[in-house]
Amino acid sequence: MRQVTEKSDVIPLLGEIFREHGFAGTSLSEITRRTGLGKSSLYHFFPQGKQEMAEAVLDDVGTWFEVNVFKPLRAGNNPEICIDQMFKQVDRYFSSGKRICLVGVFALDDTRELFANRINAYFSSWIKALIVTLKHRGLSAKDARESAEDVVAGIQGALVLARSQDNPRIFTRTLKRLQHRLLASSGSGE
Amino acid sequence: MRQVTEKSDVIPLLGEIFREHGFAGTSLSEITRRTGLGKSSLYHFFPQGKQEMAEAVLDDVGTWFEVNVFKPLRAGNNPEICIDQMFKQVDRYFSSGKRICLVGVFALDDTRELFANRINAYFSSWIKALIVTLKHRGLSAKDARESAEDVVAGIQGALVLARSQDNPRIFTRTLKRLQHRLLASSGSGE
DNA sequence: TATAGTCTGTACCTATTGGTACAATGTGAA
DNA sequence: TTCACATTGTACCAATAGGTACAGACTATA
Repeated sequence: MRQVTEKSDVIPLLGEIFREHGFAGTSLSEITRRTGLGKSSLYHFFPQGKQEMAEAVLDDVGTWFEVNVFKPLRAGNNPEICIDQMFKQVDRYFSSGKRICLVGVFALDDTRELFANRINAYFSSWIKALIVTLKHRGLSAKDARESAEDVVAGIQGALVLARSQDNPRIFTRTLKRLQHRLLASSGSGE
Repeated sequence: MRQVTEKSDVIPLLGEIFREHGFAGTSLSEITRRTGLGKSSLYHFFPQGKQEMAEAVLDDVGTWFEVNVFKPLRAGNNPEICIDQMFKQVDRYFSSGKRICLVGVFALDDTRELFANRINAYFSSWIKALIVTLKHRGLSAKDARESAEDVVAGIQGALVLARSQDNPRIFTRTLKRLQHRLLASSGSGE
């Protein structure tokens, strides 16, 4: 039977699977089960197998953040609105703490070595984009970098913490705190 | 041949292996290779296999933090010294950002379900112990919890970030920043 | 030195792993 | 209708997974 599945439909599914099980913990049989695609179809779409599937997912995630988070941060002209939008999108993307960060999952164990460039780029793009906004707001280069790292690390840590306690609210209140702190650290404060 | 290896010698090795590969990514053959113990010895020490090995490691980590971090936080009478000691021990434990958090690794993917209690306890003990110190320093219950969560999340996030960029210094400067912020947020500030 | 208990090497097991071969079926454009 | 191409099902593969069985070799104690 012919499926009308497109490659672009499969990638989000793959994302959720890798999120749940990690890269090493995701088996092809799980993938076939969850996507409904047989191995032959999967290897038709992704000739390099599991590795290529994960790359496609990382690219997909990277594009989403580029469009919805990084670009607005760089291009916006009102820093406060940029920051507010960033936190709104982040809260949405991570389902208010019920979803975790695929890039973070891959970053921790030796999976990182397989996707080092993409993992590095994801976080550094985020930090750099946020730095643009913060400089635009009057922070020095050093302070902007510190704050940006602080926020991105805080978000990642909140995801770990929320999941460890099985309590998404830890995530949402951390987001609130981070945003508040960012808006408080204007040129006037320090 | 008889090895003079004790179970207590093996556990730290297991810890490093799980750290590198995650739970699912760690194979028994890798374990035998790295520990120098055959399967028979491993199953003698850990009759329940890989799961029991990971539990032993988590208990070992938990005990280390209990002794070197949590108890001092709860028992010390000078909050500033307690906090300073905590950051020193944390920096030491994570080798100034070159090592990652095993509990964090297990927390993210579905490995969490196998060790939910221990993972939950690790982070909640940490937060609770830090709350004790912060209250002792004059913070309200609410502020103490917020700050404690902020610090623990910040540390976890910094580990993710440092590893993603292959740059341990991100970790050390985040520690500095977190400590500075904690000492700044005395009863006077807010 | 006998013995009970601790440890280890060898061999083996079944299930699953990621991946391939290939024929067959569907599809859109000419 | 033909034909090129995209997609899929079935069958297969060697390698590895986690785990077990068991005999033998050590070692402490009495």
